[in-house]
Parts: sequence; C-alpha cells; structure tokens
Amino acid sequence: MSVPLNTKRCFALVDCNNFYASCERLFRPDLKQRPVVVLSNNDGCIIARCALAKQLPIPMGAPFHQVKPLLKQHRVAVFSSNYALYGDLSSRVMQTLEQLAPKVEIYSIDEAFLELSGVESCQDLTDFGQHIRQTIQQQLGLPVCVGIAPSKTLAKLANYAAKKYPQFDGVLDLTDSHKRLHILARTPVQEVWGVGRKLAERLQAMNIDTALQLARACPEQIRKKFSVVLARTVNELNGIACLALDEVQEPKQQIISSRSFGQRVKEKSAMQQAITLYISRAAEKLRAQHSLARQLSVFIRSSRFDQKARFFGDQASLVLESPSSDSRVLQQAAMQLLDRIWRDGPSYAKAGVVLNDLCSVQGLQSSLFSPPPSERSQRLMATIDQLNQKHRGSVFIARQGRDGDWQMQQRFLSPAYTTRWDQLPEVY
DNA sequence: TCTGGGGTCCTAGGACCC
DNA sequence: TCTGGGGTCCTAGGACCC
Repeated sequence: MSVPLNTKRCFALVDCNNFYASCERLFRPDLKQRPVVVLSNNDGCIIARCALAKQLPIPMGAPFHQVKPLLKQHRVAVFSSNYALYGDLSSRVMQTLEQLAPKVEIYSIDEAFLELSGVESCQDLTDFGQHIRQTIQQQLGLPVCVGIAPSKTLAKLANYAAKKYPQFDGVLDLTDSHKRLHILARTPVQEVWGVGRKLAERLQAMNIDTALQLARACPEQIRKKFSVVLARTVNELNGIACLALDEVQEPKQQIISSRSFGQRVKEKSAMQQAITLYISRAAEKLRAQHSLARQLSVFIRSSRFDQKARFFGDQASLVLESPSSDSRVLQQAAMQLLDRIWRDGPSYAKAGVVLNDLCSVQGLQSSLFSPPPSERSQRLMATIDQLNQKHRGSVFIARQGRDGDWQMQQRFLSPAYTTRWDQLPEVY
C-alpha cells in the first residue's frame, strides 16, 4: 500500500504577477513590448507596474505627477485603475483554482491559499505548482507564481522567492528543510509576512536582519518584547502551522467608503453630494452581505501635503436607534454628522463614511429590543440594488446629484472589456 | 494643479466598579 | 491624617496586510 507523499499539512500560495498591469495588458497585445503602469484611484500614484516598468526608476507608490516626465520619456502605457475589470478576472482565477484544489482561501484580489494535503493529483509538489501555473496561463492568459510550504507564512515566503529568483521558474517548494534554511538566510526580515517597516526597524536594532535570524529567535522572548502575533510568525517560519486555511469568507466587520476629490471641495453642498454618494456605496455593500449597521461615522479632511494651508480634519459618529441598512436612514444620519463637523474655509481633499458595529439581518429578526427594518424598506432597497446592478447609477438619492467637480479623476480608464456588452473588445 | 482605498487585529490606557 | 488594588469593558490608535 502506498502512503501519500503529503500526509503532513501543506499550503500553496498562488499570487498573480503584477496583477492589475497584467489585466490591462491582456486586452492590449500591442503593449507587449511596452512598460505598463496602473494608477490608484483619482489617478494619484503608481500602484502596479509590469516587469518592464519595474526596470525603470519608478518606485511603487510614487505620485503620478512626479514621475510623469519619466513615464513619457520611456513611452510607458498608463492606466487608471479599473476595478470592474480586475474584480471580474480575479473571480475567474479563483474559480479555476477551485477546480484544481478542493480547499481554497481567497486571500485578496490576486492571491489565494490552497491546502494541498490530500490532493490526489498532487504527487510531486513542484510539478503540481507548475500545473497550476500553466492552467491559469492557458485559460486566462495571466501569469502567476506558486509558493509551497508547511505553513502559510512560509508559503508566502516561498512565493516571494519564486518571483525573485528566475531559476525557480515561478514555483518554489520549501517543504524540504535544507532548501528552506538556504532561502530564509537570503530573505531580509522585512519581506516576512507580518513584518512591516516599524517591526523591521526594531528587529534590526536587535541584530535580526534576515528571516532565518527571526526563525531562530525565541518565541517567548518575542512574545514579551513584541506581541503574540510576531511570536506566531516565528513558529510559522519554523514550519509549525499556526494559521489555518479560512475557506469561508466572513462578513466584514467594518465597511468604509471614501475618496479623494478630483478637485478640492469648498462648498458644503458639494460635500453633501459626495457624502451622499459614499453612504449609498457603503449601504449597498452592507446589504450585499445581509448586514445592518448600528454605528456610523463621517470624516472630512484637507490635504496633508498642502504647504500653504494648515491641515484640517474632523470626524463624528453616532449610534442609530435601531440598526439599519436603509440608504435613506443612513444618509440622513450622515447629513447630521456632517452638520456637526463642517467648517467653512478649508479646501477639502478627501471625505468618507465608515459603518461599524455590524450585525446580520437574520440575527436580528427575533430580537425584541432592536426591531429589524420594515418589510417595506427591505423590499425597496432590494429593488434599487437590482436596478443598479443592471445599470450602475440608474437609481440614486437626489442629494447626490449627477456630476460634480469633486468626482474622482480617471483620465486613463480602459474599457470594461469583460463586464459590459457594449465594451467588449473587437478583434480584427 | 496633481500624493489611493479598504480592511484586520492587537495593545495601552482610561473609566468604572467593588 | 490616611488616598488600595484588582478586575472588566471600551475605545483610540498603531501596525500590519493587499
């Protein structure tokens, strides 16, 4: 009787390479030899670069206006972010992965953890990683890298190395402990999942510079000096899995909708329009996950980068009498909050709303103390959501208005190739 | 002129209580 | 005159992630 190779727990992290840039290039084969970058909302800064663009001195997060001349000089193709496109391609990638492995955790728009333990077709782990890579490439035309290891943190690290070192051909299996030590010793501690800039600084002050040095630190000491989270990371780096695969996506505990303005806002009426739009977006998300909010906040702020004017920012929040997901109820409450914090004078650069203390509609049906929203309200909101799903922006609260200078800039938006019939790409 | 948005989790410290 | 100590709960803020 043969014993399965992978009786022990084993994770793979599949991560799309330069996801947003790859998505844009998918429908523009003419850009194959040209560097491609994607901008953040409002065309603010660079948030994705293809491999060619990474060779240029354009750092991640660079403000667009600062690198504009350089982009022009190198004939870089620039795109505003197109989340309709990325979201749709993302879900296709995830569906493909779900066919390849029974247990998949969608970790972000471009990453998923897979549990490989017990995958029958998976005898050699590296071969299986290559199979994943080729399948996504063939079916969707998107490049991915695969990291394989006995813990999620190590799988992340394996993925980092698979991307960084070409000799691995996009797949690295770190279940072997010799190979693991070799890679850990060459990985800066800041590249470890869970170690950001601040922690890296503190660790370096203790002469912990590499992932291997962190792996060899005493978890108890780390827990005392730092936190339980970093102590867990130390264990994970040693191949002790402390983090499980989360297959079910829990409803969000907080919903935020906020934007920087295309142009500074000085008038209260424009701010009211913007807040009304944001609250509608947030309420839509709330209803999509069948939740209600008990608490909401509104914030407004000027620009932190403005040299001439003093920074101004404020926020206010309130608790609703009974939890709600009705756009009209939330909008009225948001307008009250705005009245409390609004000041004439500042040039506002950004505003947003936050919904907190969320609960599920079902959980509330039986509660005596907080009656659930009325049938009428629920039906109305469901109808609005349906209409807006078909045609975005067909039904909205009048206060929102149709257009405003404050709306975000998207000067380089690609068509919604995959989600709108009228924008399907034409092939000649 | 122009510097993103949306999340999670943990900890420290204050308020309050006995 | 003398001004405790321990526990819980909540919130704000920090750090991290993509």
